[in-house]
Amino acid sequence: MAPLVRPTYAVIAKTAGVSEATVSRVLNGDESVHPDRAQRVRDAVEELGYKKNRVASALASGRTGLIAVVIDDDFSVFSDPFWGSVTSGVSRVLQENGLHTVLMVAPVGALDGGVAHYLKSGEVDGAIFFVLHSDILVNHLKKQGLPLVITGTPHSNADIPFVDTDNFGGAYSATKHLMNQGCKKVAIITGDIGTTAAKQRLDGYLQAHRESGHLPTKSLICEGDYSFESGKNHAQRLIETHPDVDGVFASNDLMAMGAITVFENAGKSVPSQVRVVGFDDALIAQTSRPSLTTVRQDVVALGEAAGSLMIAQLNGQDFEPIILPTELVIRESA
Amino acid sequence: MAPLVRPTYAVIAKTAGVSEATVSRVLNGDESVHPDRAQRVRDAVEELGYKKNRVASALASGRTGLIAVVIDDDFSVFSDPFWGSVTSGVSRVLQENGLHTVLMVAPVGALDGGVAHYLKSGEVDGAIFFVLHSDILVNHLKKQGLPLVITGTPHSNADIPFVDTDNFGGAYSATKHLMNQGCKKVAIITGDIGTTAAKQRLDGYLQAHRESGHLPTKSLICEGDYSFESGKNHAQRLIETHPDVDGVFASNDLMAMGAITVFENAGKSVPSQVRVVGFDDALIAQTSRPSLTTVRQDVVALGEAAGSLMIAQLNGQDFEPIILPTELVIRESA
DNA sequence: ACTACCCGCGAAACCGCTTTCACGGGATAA
DNA sequence: TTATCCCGTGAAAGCGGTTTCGCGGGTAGT
Repeated sequence: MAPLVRPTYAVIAKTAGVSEATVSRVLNGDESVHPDRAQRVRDAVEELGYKKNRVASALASGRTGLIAVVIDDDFSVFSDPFWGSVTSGVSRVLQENGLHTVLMVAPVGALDGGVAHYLKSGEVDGAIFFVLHSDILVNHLKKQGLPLVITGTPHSNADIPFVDTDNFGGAYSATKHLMNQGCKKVAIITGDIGTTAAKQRLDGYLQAHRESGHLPTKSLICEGDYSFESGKNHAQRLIETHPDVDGVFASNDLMAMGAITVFENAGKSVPSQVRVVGFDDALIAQTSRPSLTTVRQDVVALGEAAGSLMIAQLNGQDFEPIILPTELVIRESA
Repeated sequence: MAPLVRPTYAVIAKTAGVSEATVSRVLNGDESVHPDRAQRVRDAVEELGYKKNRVASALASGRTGLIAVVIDDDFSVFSDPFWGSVTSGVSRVLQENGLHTVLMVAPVGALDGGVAHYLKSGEVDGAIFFVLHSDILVNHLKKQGLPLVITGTPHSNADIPFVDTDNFGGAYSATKHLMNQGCKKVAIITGDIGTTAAKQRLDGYLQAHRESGHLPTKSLICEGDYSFESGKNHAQRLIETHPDVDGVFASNDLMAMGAITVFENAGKSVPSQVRVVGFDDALIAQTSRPSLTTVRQDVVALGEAAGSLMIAQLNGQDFEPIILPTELVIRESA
């Protein structure tokens, strides 16, 4: 059926009776070829079942059609469905634009690690970073002219195109919601405070308090790390230090679940005695009992936005940072 | 710091005082170069900060160092942390072997779709398939000589290297466990029966019954689709048609959670009145209340096995299908 | 001492596509 | 009519490595 050795331009050119240059023009959408000859080329391509060799094409043109998605961490991060969804969004947008996604999961740290090496080897046309722990590599690559997008707000350099969720706004409305429900003493369990997202969510929580006129005690601010365990630990601590806590905003759903587990086990029923709000609207928010009131962020959209920003850059179009809105999803826990 | 235009073999060769052929030999580990000259080359590489252009290398050698990971479905599948973890495993193994992962998520269906096109364009050295709905494309690619690995048991052709979890054994031990706990009437909620995994799990369930001497009524076998909703729906139906059901084996944790939710809401407490066992040992199995007794499959190991099988093929080594063992994790629900 | 090998190494072809450059001829302007 | 442009097109020079082929000299065999 399909020939064992794939045909090349030479073959197409010969059967179509044109030069290789013309074949290239037709296949790359150059309008300047006479319609008749163009059609002859397309016929030949069809007849021979020709598929362009992307590697040769990449070498000659300098464009590989590959975009790296870099997760600056160990592999555990990727087990979080969050990044799977974001990756889906990125991948879909890129695919629609004829690009492909190269996945790299590794601690990025240095400028000379494997990831850095690869990104500089000319094999990708751009890179999208998730979970960035430092801006060093990014700034370095930017200087080399590699198109970049990062998800999450950058630590330092505002010059890098980024997409992010409205962490501040989401946290603000979550906290506000708890207060509106009558909570007098609202604690927060933050995410890994080394991430900008965790800081922004903390700010939103503080802002809501500021507006209400009384700032929370320092001990109501619990520094978690996004893990189920840290949600449990901090809830336990809160029960001991602040028995009258009646509201908790957790920086993600997993910690919220951890907290709820501890509260319920301690005889504090949710939401009648303690109200809990999470962040993300992950699957567990819907499946848990009680179901979780949470701040939804559209993770697939986040990925799509990152992909679009990359496309825009590659096309030399204008672009600016994208901040996606959040939505408070009210369920049973608050 | 780093030069703006990256050096090529020509430059390395000149500064090292050797030919480009020798540079290539050194950089590809050819032993036949005199140690002194080899060292000169390495020095030049170091001094000039040389990074090999992988695209040019790929064109000349025919090897791109890229392995496609194909998820034959829409993007929703990838939001399941299951595949994220498998992908992690694959990616790690490949990275250790100097290869990179190209992620493709799309319905594969036809032989002439975008995915098929890409896989045939010579840009990848091999392909690993997840969630295969048909063997057509795979058989086609195999004929073209592309190294392949599929996760899950193939539908037809046993000739394709694959990795899978011991679905049969896992389901068997889950069902056996329920019986040992005293359950007299054990139902199953299967996964999408179009998948081989769902069939194998059903077989394991049936085998346990066969050995116990009484086969389950047909109506105890509920055909689900791995979704939370289908777990809920079938549990509801079971409550109505078989009020005396005292054990349920669900083909994944999500459906198990759905079933538990319905049972508890209906006043049937888990595990005292109905025992429920899931499959996967996903995160929710640990975080739910009651925590879920389930069949653990090591998904990262699954990915690693797939990666290893690919490496073995590329190296021309022997290989055979890998079946990974499962482990029953006993928690509160059964 | 002479032929037969072997080994390290460089010249050059090659991988398949892109892109520059210049040419021939028809159209337009003077 | 002649000079000037413009346009479609092909020849050919890359892109940056890899690999074959054969040369020169040293070693071994007789």
